[in-house]
Amino acid sequence: MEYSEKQLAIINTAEKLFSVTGFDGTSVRDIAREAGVNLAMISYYFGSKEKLMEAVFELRTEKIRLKVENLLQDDTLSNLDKVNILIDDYVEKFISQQEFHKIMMREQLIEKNNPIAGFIHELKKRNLQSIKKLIQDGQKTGEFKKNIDIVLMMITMVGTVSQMITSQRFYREVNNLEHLDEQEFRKHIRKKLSTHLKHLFKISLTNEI
Amino acid sequence: MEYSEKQLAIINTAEKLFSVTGFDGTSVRDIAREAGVNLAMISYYFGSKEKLMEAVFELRTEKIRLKVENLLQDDTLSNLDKVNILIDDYVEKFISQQEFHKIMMREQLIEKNNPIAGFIHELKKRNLQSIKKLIQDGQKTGEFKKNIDIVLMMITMVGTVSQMITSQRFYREVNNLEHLDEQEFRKHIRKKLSTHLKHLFKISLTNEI
DNA sequence: AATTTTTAATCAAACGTTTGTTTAATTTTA
DNA sequence: TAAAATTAAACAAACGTTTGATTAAAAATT
Repeated sequence: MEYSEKQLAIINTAEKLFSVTGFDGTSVRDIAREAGVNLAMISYYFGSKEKLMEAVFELRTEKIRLKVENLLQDDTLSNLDKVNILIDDYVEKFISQQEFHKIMMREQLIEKNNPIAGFIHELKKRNLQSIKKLIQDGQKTGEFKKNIDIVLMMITMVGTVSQMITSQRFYREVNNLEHLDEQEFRKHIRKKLSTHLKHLFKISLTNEI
Repeated sequence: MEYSEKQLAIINTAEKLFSVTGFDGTSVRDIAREAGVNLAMISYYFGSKEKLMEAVFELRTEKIRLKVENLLQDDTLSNLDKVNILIDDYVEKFISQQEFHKIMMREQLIEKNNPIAGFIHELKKRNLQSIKKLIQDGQKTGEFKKNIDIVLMMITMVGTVSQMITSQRFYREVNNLEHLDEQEFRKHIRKKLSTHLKHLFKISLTNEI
């Protein structure tokens, strides 16, 4: 799908407002005002508020698909290297796109079966398959130990990064990092999370410290 | 605060509906209908929808306060034992009160400064102080290594449990656990999470495996 | 090249619902 | 019988969406 400048303005504004005040907490009038377009243009372009949300999702997830497949086939890297690259990649995406990921977190809390929930479910499944393959490769070569609960490890990774985003203000306060600007702070937590998760994964996968 | 049976019905229903459809996604009419009370009773008893939410929070958090202080002073236990007990305690609370915790997760995603956000902030601070004390005790006795990022460990613990709740349907599906009823399944993930987190904490705190 | 027709974009206004809250009357309880 | 609880009805405000008129640009016809 190709979007005009004005359509993109609506999508970007919607993403921002949805992430701050939630889907139900954001009115189409809020979006129209902030995006500088007429109220009717939202229905005109996207059909409905719901469909606008879907447009946000499709736009933000379309670029995520690649990368992993190529990485899996690269035989110049050890499997632990690959795991580390995936962690870096995941943390980077999550932190730099945190507005969108806040929307994701909220949507996952809704239990009813909406198109978005299905979307996220598929995304998770695909990710799990890739990681599973990677871990199993490492187990065959003896790099990784047996009896690894991959799903639980994924939950720890996703959960840790999500929780950092959720409580970043708290983290900032207790670590006296208020002097950093937003960009520096994001860089800081990205580095912290990467190191922390790589360490956790290494000891969980390999028995080594 | 003491509540009548009818008031508790309202609070419990509100908790359930807020957790499933969110605060903005739940109307006071929904709550009244499901709780079997007249619409006006909500304003009559609680003043407003917002205040009803606060009542849910106060009721659900009033019992959490104790426990930790007593545990810290117990000198028949090693510090690692205490950490493990805290993990068990935390996981148990989170899983058995997951409706309420879903509300907590959602509220933390809202950036505006509401009374609830302040409430959660204080709760986190208190928890962190207790854990910090505990870890430092362990470091003095040589049980735990130096240079532990306690906040990051807390984020991993809270994040892992939160993420498990968020994606429990996914976890259930990929592990073929559909045959378990709700109670059995909760018990299952409680056990899984406890073991997993204790393992992560042990290796992160002690250098041992 | 000039004119007409068609399509797309934009807008203010209005639509019918639903929202949270309040009122005023009535019933129940102490 | 005074206070508390309960009710149906009403309130204004906000909601997502649609309408019909207007403008601008593009395409088709003469």
